[in-house]
Amino acid sequence: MENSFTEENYLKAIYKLSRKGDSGVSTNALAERMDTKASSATDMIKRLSTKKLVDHKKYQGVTLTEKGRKVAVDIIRKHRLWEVFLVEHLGFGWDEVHDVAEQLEHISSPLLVERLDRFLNHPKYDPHGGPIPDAEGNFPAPARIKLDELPLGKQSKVLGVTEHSDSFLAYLKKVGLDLGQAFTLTDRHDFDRSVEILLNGETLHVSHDVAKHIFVAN
Amino acid sequence: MENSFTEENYLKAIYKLSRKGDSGVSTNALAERMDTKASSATDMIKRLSTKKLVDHKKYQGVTLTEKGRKVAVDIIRKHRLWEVFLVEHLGFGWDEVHDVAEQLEHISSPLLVERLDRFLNHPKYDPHGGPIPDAEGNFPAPARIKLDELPLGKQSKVLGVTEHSDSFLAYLKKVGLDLGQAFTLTDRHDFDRSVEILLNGETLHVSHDVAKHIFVAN
DNA sequence: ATTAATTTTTAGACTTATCTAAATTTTGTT
DNA sequence: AACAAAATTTAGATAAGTCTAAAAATTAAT
Repeated sequence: MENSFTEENYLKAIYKLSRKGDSGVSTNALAERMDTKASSATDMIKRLSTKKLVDHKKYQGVTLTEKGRKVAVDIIRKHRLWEVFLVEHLGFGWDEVHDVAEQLEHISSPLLVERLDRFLNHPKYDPHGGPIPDAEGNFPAPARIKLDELPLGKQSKVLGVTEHSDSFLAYLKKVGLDLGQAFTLTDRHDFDRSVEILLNGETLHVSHDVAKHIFVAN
Repeated sequence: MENSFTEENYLKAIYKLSRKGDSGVSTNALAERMDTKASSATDMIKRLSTKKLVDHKKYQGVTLTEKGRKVAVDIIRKHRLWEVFLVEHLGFGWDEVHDVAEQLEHISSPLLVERLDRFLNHPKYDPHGGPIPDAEGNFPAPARIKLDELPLGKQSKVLGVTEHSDSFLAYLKKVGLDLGQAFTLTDRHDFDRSVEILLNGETLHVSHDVAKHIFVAN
């Protein structure tokens, strides 16, 4: 009942594609991500489906089952732990680690992962800032602050809000500040405490009244 | 032109079987070592042969080419370096490391190996005492002393001799002290500087005149 | 030196993961 | 609603690695 490297890579891809876009992952999107053909993706979807790692209805896209999610998150955990090791102990640059970690993430040994985690002192984030899930698959609560406290020039993304009125949410939707939306804080105006952010190539002006209600990644 | 894990494992097996027994490795021996069928071994031998990693004449057994030897030795290098890491830094017991190292040895990244080697301080031996070849595939000269200098109770094996007369070699052969023969030094007699060793369950008395001409592992 | 036993190789089939090309379903457009 | 376009699935092939069963070559033994 072992999963092949390929199966693991598909599961990871499905997991990541699920994050953005809430519904099932399309065959095409998956194939593109895996740098392969749609027919190959279909084949793999069937295989994963018989192993109860994904749910799939024909022409409807795939979603991970709880079992599949566990596998995917565990791969991510291993990937990020190895990245920490490579950068902090072997002197790799943050841009050199990905390909190697891509191989190491498939090493199958719970004992190894546990001891590596301890050796690294239970890191919560990888060298790119990616959160490292624990052995149970829980991600650390993301460090978050309000948008009006974000340092100038910092990249971030929307994590949540403290104001839930329809009009506020409608406004956010209209200007494109959806949950998970990435942006960069490009300017800050002290006179009214408003900020300017760059999202999807557009500059957006955000008043302090709005900014103070938005949680963003730190 | 990448080698698969399976191909690498076969090369390693051929390498290790070549050490003992000087001629080519038989298909059966290889199949047994790989825990598979002779027909599968034959198939793989053909594959490796077309890749110029082994030399093979039908029904004659295989030998590694220089290219094949390089690959095999590099796998061994990686295996043993990872074992050092697991034991010295992750707190694995010497008996827990093999299976994990068996996976890690296939990670393909010269940069990783180089940096791991440096991180570990260029170890010459793994936790089992196995010599670690350098990046060029050269094994460290084995530490060796004369049999008459070996500490009491120590396990060792025959590495060579300093006396090459027919009668001396014939004597060694007769009593079973062949090259590579493992034994334990069980007793030492100060009055004539002779020693007693245990090999293959038999106790053998070795005079000082003989012992001083035999190199053994330290 | 002919058998008998053993070893090795071939032949044909199966699985995983992939591909191309064709068929089908869904979606979008007029 | 009907047709075109796009997305998805199926069908049939291929390559790696394995297997069983049978054939061929080698080695051992009488």
